[in-house]
Order: sequence, then C-alpha cells, then structure tokens
Amino acid sequence: MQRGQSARQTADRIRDMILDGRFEDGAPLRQSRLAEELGVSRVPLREAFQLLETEGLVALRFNRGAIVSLPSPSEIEQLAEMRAQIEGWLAQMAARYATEADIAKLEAAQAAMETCSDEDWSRHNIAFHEALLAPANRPHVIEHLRALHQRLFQRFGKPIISVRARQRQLREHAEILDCFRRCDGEALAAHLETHIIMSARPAIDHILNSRRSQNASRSES
Amino acid sequence: MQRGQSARQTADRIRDMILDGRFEDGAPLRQSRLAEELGVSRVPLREAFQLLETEGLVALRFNRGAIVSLPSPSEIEQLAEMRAQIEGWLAQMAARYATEADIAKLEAAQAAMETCSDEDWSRHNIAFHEALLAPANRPHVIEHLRALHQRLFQRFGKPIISVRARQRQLREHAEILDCFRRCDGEALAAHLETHIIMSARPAIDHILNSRRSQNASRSES
DNA sequence: GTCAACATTTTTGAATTCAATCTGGACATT
DNA sequence: AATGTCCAGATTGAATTCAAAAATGTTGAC
Repeated sequence: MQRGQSARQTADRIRDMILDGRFEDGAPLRQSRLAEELGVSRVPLREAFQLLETEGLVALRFNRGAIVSLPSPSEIEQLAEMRAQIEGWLAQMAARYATEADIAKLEAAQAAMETCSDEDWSRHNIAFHEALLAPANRPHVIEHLRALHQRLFQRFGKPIISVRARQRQLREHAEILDCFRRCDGEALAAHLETHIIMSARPAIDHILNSRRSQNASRSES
Repeated sequence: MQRGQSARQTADRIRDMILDGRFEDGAPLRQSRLAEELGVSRVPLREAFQLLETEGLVALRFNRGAIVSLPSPSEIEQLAEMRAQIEGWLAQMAARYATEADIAKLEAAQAAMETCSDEDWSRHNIAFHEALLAPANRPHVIEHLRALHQRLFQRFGKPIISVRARQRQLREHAEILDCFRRCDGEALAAHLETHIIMSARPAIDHILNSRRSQNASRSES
C-alpha cells in the first residue's frame, strides 16, 4: 500500500471484503491478522473499523474487538421505505420548480441509462435520481440521500443486475419522467415510491442468500 | 481521565467544546494541544475527530488536520424539513395502528413534559416524539431519526429554552396529540411538520449568533 | 521594497511498544 | 459430575516513537 489516506482506503477494502461475503455475519475481525494481510499497522485499521461502524457494517464492543454486522432485511426494508418517502416529497417539489433545462437534463440522464454498460448502470441510476430531485433545490437533503443510498443499496445491488431488472427499472423511470413532465405530483410520488421500494429487493435477497449459505455451512460442520 | 472508551469520551468532550462556542467555525483543532489539554494521547484523539466528522462537526483534510465545521443554517433548515416529512409520514401510520395502550403512553409522555425541569426537557421531548412514532413499528427509521436529531438539534437547543417557547411547544404537542387521537392523518402530519420546522429555529439562531460574534471579533482585531 | 528559494520548525500520519482486558482450559472443591 | 477459581496465552486499547508533509521564517537576488 503506497501512502496516506490509509484509514479510508483500508475501510474501502474491508467493506469490499464484507460485501463480497468473505466473512460471516457476526464473525470477529482480528486486528493483527487483517493488519498483516492488508499491509498496514493496527492504528489505521482501527480507524477504518470506526468508519465502517458508522456505516453499520461492523459493530465495535469495547475490549472485545470488531465483528461483522450486516444490515438486517428489515433494516434495509424500513430505510428504503423512508428513502421512498423523502424522494417522493422532494420530487413533487422539484416538479413544481423545474425549468425546461432541468427537464432536458433529466431526459439526457434517462437516455444515458438506456445505452450504458452494466458497469456504469449504478452510477447512471444515481445520476438520474439526483437530476430528478435537483430542481427542488435542497442540496443538503440530496447529500443525505446519497449517503443513505451508498450505505444500503449500491454495493449490494452491483453484482445482481439482470437484463430483466434493467428493463423494468427503465420502464419505471420512463413512467416517473412522464409524471414529472405533466407535473402530476400525486402520481409522481406514488410511482417513485413503489420504484424505490422495489429496488431494495435485490439487496434484501442478497442478505438472505448470504444468511442461508451461512446456515448451510454451519449445519454441515 | 480514567480508562477506556477514550475515543467516545474524547469525542463527547470536544463536541461540547465546539457547541459551547469555544472555537470559531473553521478554526484548526491542533492535535498535540488538545491531547495534552484532555489528558489523552493523539491516537484516541484522532479517532474522536473521525467520529465528529461523521456528525458533521469537524472536517478532516489529509495531512492538514481537523477544522471545526459547524452546520450551516441552510443545512439545519433542510434537514429539519426532511425530518418533518419523515415524522409526518410515520405519525400518520402510527395513528392508524395505535392501540389504547399506545395512546395512554403518549398522554403520559405529554404529562411528563408539562412538569419536568428545564434540564430534562430535551430528553422528554425526544421521548414524546418517539412515543408518537413507535406504533408505526419502524424501529430502524426511528433509530435513524434519533441520530439525525442528536446531530442537529439537541445540543444546540439546550441552553436556549425560554418559558415562552416551552409553552408554545406544549400547546403544539397537545394539538398533535388531539389529531392523533382522532386519527386525522392529514391534520396530524400538517401540525407535526410545522412543529418540527419551527423547533429548528433556535438551532439556526444559535449558529447565526456564533457567526455574528465571530465576525465582530474579526473586525475589531 | 518585493518576491522567490531555501532552511527550520511545526504538525500530522503511521509504526511500534507497552499495559490492561478478555478467553479458554486446568485444577480444586462440593 | 458440576461448578467455581485461577493462571497463561491471546487480543485489544492507548502511549510513545519515528518519518513524511506542511507551515513558517529567513536570506538573498532583483
């Protein structure tokens, strides 16, 4: 590892490990072992643990170290519901204030999603949602949503985007965009809310899967 | 300082210092100086900085240390608006599902607020809001709201609770409670939303005041 | 007198070291 | 046999130490 930003970079690498399913839920994260494996000392490693704790991916108990703590399906479900409410509200406001230029940007974002690679899908998806909400002129709320999205959905959803799911999301986006153009706040909020709640399914399934595989390996040992 | 939990306790103490207005917005937090003053080494101090960064109270720049970063009035305003939306939605759901026992608890919380000391006001206020939302059965959302409230309003509001403000908040709570009992979701959400947005004023004024006093001392030097 | 280049000091980031706590097992007691 | 106690190894939490980067002050050329 080259130099600097050790805590952040280390946190990124551990996050990837956890989301790749390398550790079981509840497994202890030994400091010496991980420090050696990642080639850093224990100080930045502990700082990384703290960052991951605020993301809810690990739990820290004093004098007892860090353990992996995947979000539960109900947590993802409830926070997705909450995000749906917030975005529904913001989108209504955005539709009221949107200019022609705003709508043009939104259409561009939608067009980009239709042709982009699977690699870029998640990034463009975020861009579409942010373009949808930007006219509401609430940058701090959008920043909060970004953190929430990063924490709960982005990484989980990455490996499991089927062609079918892409098409369905595109269709939903088109519907949302249409309501936005017509400035039909009620329908806009309703469609957006179901869209967001649906989009949490892959993450929930991912967690359930990793739990099942854990139980399987548990019972065979 | 006794032992253990240094990072957390240190973060608490620094947070108090910042909210007490001991540092200006943007002032650098020197590690050696603070470590000596607080009687801890620099390692837990840096961990405390990271905790405070996630709360938005300090900003960390690599190789350039930590600086105080008070939330801007617009940030408080926007996040209060967001909180109002979330609580409005949750309260509507709670009112639909609430049992007699839930309503009894809520009335007890309201009664406690009428007689409690100024010291306990903030704690009881939180308890009332949580009792209001609990029947919606969304514990993870409530947990999220708790963190948001802690981060933005609790400490700022503490020193500046006037008798007048207490009475007004009590009146608003009574109104909200009434809507809740009648299960009038629309009015409940509307009252709760304005109540929450109003309750952010003291925090905003506090920030504006500390900015003004900074500018004053700036110009006289 | 101003500005730039260099040396010194300060401050941070990270590794290492030391002390306190926890875990697990052996042994004694009932 | 079950339970409780105590000791050794493992593991963490925090202080200290070391090296790199930034800030600051100084000197000298123009």
